[in-house]
Order: sequence, then C-alpha cells, then structure tokens
Amino acid sequence: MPELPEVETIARTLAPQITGRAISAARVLLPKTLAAGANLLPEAFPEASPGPRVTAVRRRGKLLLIDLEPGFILAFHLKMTGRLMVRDAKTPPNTHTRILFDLAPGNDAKAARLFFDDARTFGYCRLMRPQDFAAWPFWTRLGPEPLGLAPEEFIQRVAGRRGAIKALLLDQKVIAGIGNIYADEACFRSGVHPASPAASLTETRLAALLQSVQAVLEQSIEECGSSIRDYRDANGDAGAFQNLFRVYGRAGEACFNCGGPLHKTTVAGRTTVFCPVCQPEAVKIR
DNA sequence: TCCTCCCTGTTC
DNA sequence: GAACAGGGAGGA
Repeated sequence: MPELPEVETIARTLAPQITGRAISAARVLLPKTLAAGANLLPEAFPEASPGPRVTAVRRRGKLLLIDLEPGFILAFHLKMTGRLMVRDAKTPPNTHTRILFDLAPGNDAKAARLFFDDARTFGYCRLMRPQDFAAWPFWTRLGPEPLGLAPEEFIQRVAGRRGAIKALLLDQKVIAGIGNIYADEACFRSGVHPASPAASLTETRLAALLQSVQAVLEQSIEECGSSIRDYRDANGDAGAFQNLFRVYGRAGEACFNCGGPLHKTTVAGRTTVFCPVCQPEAVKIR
C-alpha cells in the first residue's frame, strides 16, 4: 500500500528512466483506470507523432506525477496495489496491467514500456491539462507535506478537533501522504494513543507526534519504503522498512519497549495496532 | 464525524 | 469459502 515513502521511492527510481523521453503511445486495458473526465488520450498522444516528452517525475502526498511537454500531466494514485514499472519494450501486458505506455528510444536508451499494473483496480490515472489539474478538487484540498511542516502549522490544523488523532493523520486534507502503516508507527513512537481525540492532546504532545511522523517517513525513505505484499519500486525492487515496524502487523506480539502484548483495535475504519501501556489513552476533554 | 462501498489476491 | 487488506468518495 504505497504511502509517502513508497511513492517517493517510485518517483526517484522512475525519474532517471523516463525523464527526457517521449511517450509514443498509451494503451488502456481497463477503461475505468483512466479516470473519466480526465481522458485526453487522442490529444496527448496523436497518431504519427513522436509523442509528448517527460519533463519531470514528482510526488505530492501519495500522488505520483509525470509532467509532459507539450502541456499535460499524468497523475497516478496507486491506492493499495498499484505499481509503476519500466520494462523491456517487448514485454507483453500481464493480467494486472491496466495502462501501458510506449517509451520511444532516447539518446542512449532503447525503446521501453512503462507499466501501470494494479491487481485490485482501486488505483487510477488522470491525464489532464495543467490548468485542469490545478483545479482538480483532490489536488486543491490536499493538505501540506509532512516533511518540513512547521509544528505550529500542524498544531493549528488539528488543535481542538474532536476526531481521533489517527483519523486526522490519515485525512489527506489535514496532512498529505500518511497511510495506515506510518500513522500507527508514528503514534507508537511518540507514545500517543491513536484513538485520542486531537483536542485531548497538548501542543507538546502534538509537536512530538509530528516529529515522529517526520522521523518514520524519513527513515522509511532511506530504506526505500516498506514492502508488504505488493509494493515494489520502478525497478521492481522491494523496500526494507517493514523490518523496522514496531507495531504495524504485530498485534499480540510483545511491545519492543515494555514487553507487554500489543493490542488491536479499529480507528477510522482501519486496523490499528498499539501498546496500551506505552500509548495510554489521553484524558478526555468535554 | 462516522460508516459503507469498491475490488481481488492471499491466508486461514 | 470466509475473512482480511485499505484510500478515498459519498451518504447518513
């Protein structure tokens, strides 16, 4: 389930392989994967044309963005099982291939293919003009990037809210890029009970939580993300941060801090693992 | 603010 | 052959 560190890793491994290269054709094998209302295939990939050139590969939140020249943007949301991978030009689509891009041969590079594979078909791609992209509601409402976020702004965005702190961490409008894994890991590392109402946490606790969010994200980026089940980078390589999980997926096992059993519960509709000793429930505020 | 739904491969 | 994984849209 690609979250910020995984998408960042994909962007970093994808960029050197496709930047500067022309995309000569796109083939959509599952129509719904190319979001309706954001389908500019004929305009972006006209017949008898070398095709648009990749000028940049970026990440924002969990979105992977490919800038094209002339002016188009490919925005991918990988959701749970989406993968972006460059393979040999002759590689045929597999059962999970949803969109296939042909990369024209470049200076030194041979022709190749960019695959968007997605077993569970939750992921999507939007192909938009920059002005439409800038007006896309999901884009305009996206909260700030956690890395580099000032504690004061984080506190201001969650202070006084009645919802569970983990629900706010998962809310992309509050802060962008955090999913179930890193929300649990950050709560544990800062000793915050994930079900605590944000309003019950002091500014000091919230600042500590943000620091843990930033620490786990940075550490995971260093480890090239977490690979459980599906995630791979654009080279097909796995990440290693899953070896450093302290709570995610460890319900019933011993807490690395106190040795007691980790508990499992549901917060914001998501499986949540925490240590009841090291993450005491904050005192509720009326 | 919370719940349901979408979707399919994997695990029990 | 059922439970489970979960991001985000949409509705209660």
